[in-house]
Amino acid sequence: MPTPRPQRPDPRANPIADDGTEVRFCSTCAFSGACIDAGYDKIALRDLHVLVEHVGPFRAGEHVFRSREPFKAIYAVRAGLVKTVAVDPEGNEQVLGFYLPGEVVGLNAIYPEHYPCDAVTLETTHFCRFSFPAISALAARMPGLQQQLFRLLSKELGMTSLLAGDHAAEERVAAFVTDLGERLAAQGFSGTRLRLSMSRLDIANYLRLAAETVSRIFTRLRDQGLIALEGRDLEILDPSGLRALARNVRDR
Amino acid sequence: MPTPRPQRPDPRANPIADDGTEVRFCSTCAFSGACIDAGYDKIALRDLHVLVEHVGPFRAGEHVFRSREPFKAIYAVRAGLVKTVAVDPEGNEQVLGFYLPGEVVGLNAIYPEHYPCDAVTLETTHFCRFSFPAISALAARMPGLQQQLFRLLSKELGMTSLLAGDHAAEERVAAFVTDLGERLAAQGFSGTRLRLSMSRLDIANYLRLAAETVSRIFTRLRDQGLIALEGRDLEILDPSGLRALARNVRDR
DNA sequence: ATTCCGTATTGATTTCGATCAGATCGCCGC
DNA sequence: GCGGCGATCTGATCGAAATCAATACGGAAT
Repeated sequence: MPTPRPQRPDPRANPIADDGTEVRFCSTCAFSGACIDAGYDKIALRDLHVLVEHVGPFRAGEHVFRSREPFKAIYAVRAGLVKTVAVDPEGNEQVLGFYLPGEVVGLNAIYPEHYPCDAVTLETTHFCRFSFPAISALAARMPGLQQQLFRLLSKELGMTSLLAGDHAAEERVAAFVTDLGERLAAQGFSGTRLRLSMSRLDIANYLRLAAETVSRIFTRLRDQGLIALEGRDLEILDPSGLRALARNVRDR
Repeated sequence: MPTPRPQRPDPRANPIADDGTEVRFCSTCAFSGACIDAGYDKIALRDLHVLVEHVGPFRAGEHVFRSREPFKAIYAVRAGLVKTVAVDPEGNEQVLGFYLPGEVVGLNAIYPEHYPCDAVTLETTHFCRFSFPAISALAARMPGLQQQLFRLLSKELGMTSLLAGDHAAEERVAAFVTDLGERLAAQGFSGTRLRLSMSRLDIANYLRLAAETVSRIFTRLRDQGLIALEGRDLEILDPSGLRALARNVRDR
């Protein structure tokens, strides 16, 4: 039951005009599999496109949503980079994850019905926003979409176990870099030349290490010739060597 | 397209006759919310009951499924206790979680389409087995069931972040005990008197600690009067005191 | 009851990463 | 260019938990 929206305009909710074609746009989207794949009637397909709301750009450091806000929507990253951060009562921050283009933020809010963490952009970022009631209603009529939602949720479950193990600092960092490269490659970007838009502190926090440790390990990996790193620009020089270091953390 | 099943009978797949009424049974099930809640036509409800397959009992130490097996079904624990364990190429085991009655195992297999871990019973355990293709097909016709599946997935996402943080050993153990108590209470069991059917080694592995550390911390908690512990029988004497220790790990 | 063996507890020492401290770098505004 | 400030890197020390080691417990089989 849609309620009339308050007339306070959200400056970030500007639809983007020059997106290229619908199809081109969809191809970079987390739901491309569901909506491009053949076999859907035009009505369902249009319903999916209609419920998408383009939001952004967010500048680096802006909040997409905040902890304890009521859960309304999930956000697919179209371009940019986001982190999710949980803050405990003492104010300690905990980075839960980084989200690249084609990935979806907010799925962990479905069960508690409010966002359990903040989502903060780390560079200029655009999203597709999907009202969750709307997309789950549509999913009941589009089996492919329902399946895609199940897969997204399950995929994220698998991601968390990456972090879960007790691994040496070097393994964690190697796994982090390898994972980022693979995820970027999966979205059609270079898997070997990439920019770490998050700060060393964010990386360290995410990996449960001290920033100093991350720094030391990056230099060690560079000295071993596995990576080239200048500031936040990273090149993976020896992917299989890195993966060898990371192997205990990944693969399963 | 169902294939004729080989005639090797699975001794564990015995339906249990004396379950009490259907309703009584369902009330302890992870899908009770979906199938007891009013408003469903009898046909859909019966479909849900029909696709349930009671499996068990498994004795302590048996495998419900193994890593790399093709994903066929999810398992709701009806009675007993299960752990999931990932094994890396070097053979290092990693306990991913413990599952109590009313909880569901196997959801992390949806995306990769094969089980990414082993599921091992820790005491005599009964399950309801749901073919995933069947239950997701049914979910398209039963919005409440679809919602329940989304919630289960999302809930499990939240659980993993419990472990994710870098916390002192004492906080982790306190959080572990508190969490178990609360989950048991949520299923109608005592939240203060419980049996740790898993070994200290399993607990330690799950918490990313050494077994010796877990042991030491249990004695420390006992000396502080927070718990009573004899072997694997645990009583939480001071729930709020424990929760205070755990507070950095939980809540969000 | 006795033996056996896996599980659990307790103690001694080591180690990896955290913390503390200082130096450098890089970017932005003036 | 200059100054300022946050981010990053490097070095020195510390500490919590891992590891090593030995003992105690408890249930099952004989």
